[in-house]
Amino acid sequence: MVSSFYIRAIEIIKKIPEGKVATYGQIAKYAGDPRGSRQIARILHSSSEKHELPWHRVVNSNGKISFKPGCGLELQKSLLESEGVIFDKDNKVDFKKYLWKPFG
DNA sequence: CAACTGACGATAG
DNA sequence: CCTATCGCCAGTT
Repeated sequence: MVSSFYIRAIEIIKKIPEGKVATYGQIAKYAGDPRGSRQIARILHSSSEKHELPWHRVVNSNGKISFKPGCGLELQKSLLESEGVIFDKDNKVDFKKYLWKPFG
C-alpha cells in the first residue's frame, strides 16, 4: 500500500543535501499533508533501510533529535557532524545555517 | 472491525 | 524549561 504522500515524502527526504537538515512537519507539509508528521516517522523507519534515506537529516520541529542517548542519538549526531552539521549543547542544530528548504 | 502504537506538532498550565 | 494533553494518520495486533 503506497500513498502519494509516502512517495512524495521519500522523494523529498532523498533530496536533502549533505550538511542540511529538515523537520518532520516541513517534510510532511511539503509532501502534501501538513499533519503527516507522524507518517514521516513511520516512513523513515520503514524506508530508511529500503530506500537508503538520510534519516539522520530529519529532526523534530525544535531542531532537536527525538532520540535519547543510547537510542541512536549519538549515531545521528555523529553522522550529521560528519557532514558539517554542528549540534549545540542541547543537541540542537542551528536552523539558520542548516535548515534545508525544498525550494532552495 | 476496534483498539493500540508511534523517531511528531502545537497548545496549555 | 518541563510535563500533560489533544490532534493527525497509517500500520499492527
